[in-house]
Amino acid sequence: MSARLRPRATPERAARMQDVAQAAGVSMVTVSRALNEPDKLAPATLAAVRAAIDQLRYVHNLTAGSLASKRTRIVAAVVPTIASSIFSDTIDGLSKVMARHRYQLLLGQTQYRQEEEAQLIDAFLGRRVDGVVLTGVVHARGVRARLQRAGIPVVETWDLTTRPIDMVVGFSNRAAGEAAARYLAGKGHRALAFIGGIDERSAARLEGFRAGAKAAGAGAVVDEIVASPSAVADGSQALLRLLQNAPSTRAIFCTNDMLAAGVLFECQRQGIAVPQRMAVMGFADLPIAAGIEPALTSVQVRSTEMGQRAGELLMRRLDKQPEPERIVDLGFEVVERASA
Amino acid sequence: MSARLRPRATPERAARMQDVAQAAGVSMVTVSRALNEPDKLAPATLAAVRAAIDQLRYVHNLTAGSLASKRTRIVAAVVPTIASSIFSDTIDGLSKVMARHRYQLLLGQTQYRQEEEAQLIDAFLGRRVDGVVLTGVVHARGVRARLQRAGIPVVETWDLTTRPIDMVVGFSNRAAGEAAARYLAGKGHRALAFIGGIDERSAARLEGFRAGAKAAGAGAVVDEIVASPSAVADGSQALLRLLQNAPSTRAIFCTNDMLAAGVLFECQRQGIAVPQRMAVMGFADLPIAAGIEPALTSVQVRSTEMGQRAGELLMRRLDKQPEPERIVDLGFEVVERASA
DNA sequence: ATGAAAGCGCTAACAG
DNA sequence: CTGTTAGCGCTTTCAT
Repeated sequence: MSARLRPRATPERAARMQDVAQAAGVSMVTVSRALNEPDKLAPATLAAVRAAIDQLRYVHNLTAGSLASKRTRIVAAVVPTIASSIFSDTIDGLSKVMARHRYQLLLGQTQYRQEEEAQLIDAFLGRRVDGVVLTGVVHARGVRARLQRAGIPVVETWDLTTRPIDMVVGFSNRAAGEAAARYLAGKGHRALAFIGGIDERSAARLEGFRAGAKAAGAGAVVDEIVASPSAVADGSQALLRLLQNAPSTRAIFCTNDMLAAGVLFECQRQGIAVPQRMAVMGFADLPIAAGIEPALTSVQVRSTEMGQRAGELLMRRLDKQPEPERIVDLGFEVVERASA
Repeated sequence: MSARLRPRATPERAARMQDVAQAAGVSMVTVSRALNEPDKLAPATLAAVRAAIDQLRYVHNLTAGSLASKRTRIVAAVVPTIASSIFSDTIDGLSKVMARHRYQLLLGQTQYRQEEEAQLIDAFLGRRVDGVVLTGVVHARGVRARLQRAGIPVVETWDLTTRPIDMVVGFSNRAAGEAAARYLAGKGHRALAFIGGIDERSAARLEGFRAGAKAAGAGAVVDEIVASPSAVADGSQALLRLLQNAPSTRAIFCTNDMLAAGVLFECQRQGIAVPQRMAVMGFADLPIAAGIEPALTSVQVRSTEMGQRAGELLMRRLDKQPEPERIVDLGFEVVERASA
């Protein structure tokens, strides 16, 4: 009845690799090779396969491929929030390196919660990602062990440790905070304040800032902790609180340039002269730091490069190239501008 | 020799579902159900399976699951660049909705190039993603057909069209540009300028801006196109060029608040009074718009909500709930502040 | 509420 | 340069 010479099983069933092989007059392996290692085929064979693929509108099924090959060509990245240019720059750098190597990026946000991070990582491991990029070096218990057991490359970022899960690329937040304090103290300021976030990296900067202030003989450091360390509005509000709680403050180190921008704007509204009556220093050296009026003194940290380097470390391991270094210190640099 | 009562096949071979089933004294199907639909199991059975999973440190292999079930629980999103808070806010909203539904996010950047977009989409379709979120409504040829053939839900964002690939959630960039022109003209300005980017959405805003200017009887619109529409520095430079090429300009509409911020900073440096000598208007209403001095008049567009709505449309379709609407107009709103 | 059988669509290893 | 064989680890029916 519906028997034909070329039986079309179901009308419009999506083409599989076997269909392509048949149409091109080759075996499935050859089609697989045309897709994965085209260089290893005779030009004519390759052309025939490609023609069949186009004609049948074949879409290579990477899910099946991943199951068979045990490689997904997916890397997972976990950040506290993507809605902060600090982390989105890192993801940008990572993503570009991965794209060059034909890897795809699975992205997760923790909202600064360790428990979220742990769950995301479990889900990603279930997905059999080929590598993982994390933010920070402090994680929920069990995370380190599960990642190591998975046997895949892992890069921690945005901080440094002598004992990474696998690899780490970043800079010392503590040292950066210390440098900020020394810089401000070096400008003659003694009444220092810190505006920061709730995360471990901000805490490390505060710790360093306190140590630096002490070493430089400055006074005790007042701190204000905000919920959204990359929100301009939170900077403005934190300044207002600071003016209440510690009116003698003469210099402020903010854990993020956006926060510092909020402080600058509020100073302008309050008629507080910067840097004369109040020195303001930011962190990260986002583009806005150089653009704002007065230009913002900041601690530069190369967010984009951090992502790139993380990607390169991962790719090198995945391509089974010689073992890359496990600890990459990108450093930081105090960039002096008008605000402090 | 190495024969034991509980033969451990290969030393340390990762546990598979079959191992868990055996340890728990049930069949594989039951383990699968414990993982995917725990409610359908007797509590005691579930507990036994979970104990076995913990004991064996079993990690569910979603790659194999996806192949068998033909569902990946992955959604792909494609943005021009993630390093612009405009798009990262949208991804943030999307990501949060997806996380609630236990979907994962595969992310790609096009760098504003259609050809990149087409390649990313092909790669994502190969990965058998369950849904796709795109930026804009203009795509390389063939993209529409391939997405429709894939038979998965697709949401286009950041613009509007009467003929979406599948669904669209956004606002009219043309109408937004027009509204900006009317607003500035309404303030008595006749010499208008536009600073924008190379993408279609910015072009639509310019088109609307021109039409609005004409309708309101303002003069011809001068335009400056920059490469990085979210860079503060590009705004500053564009202003300098504008002052050269069209010194009579009295009002500027920028396609992005970061660009507008750059213009404001440069005005301050040049001693140009805003809004008295130059009115400046931004786009997107990023947090910086309200914080900056003078506060920036902008067109608000709800980037985060765009991502959320896109996610909800997708999830509703994937959960086989009643068909959602295909066209969602989120609108926009001119927010009047000090700068214009 | 649980199980048996039958694939999902592809790649690895080896052979020629 | 190309092909054969044998899975990869899970979920789906359809039973019971």
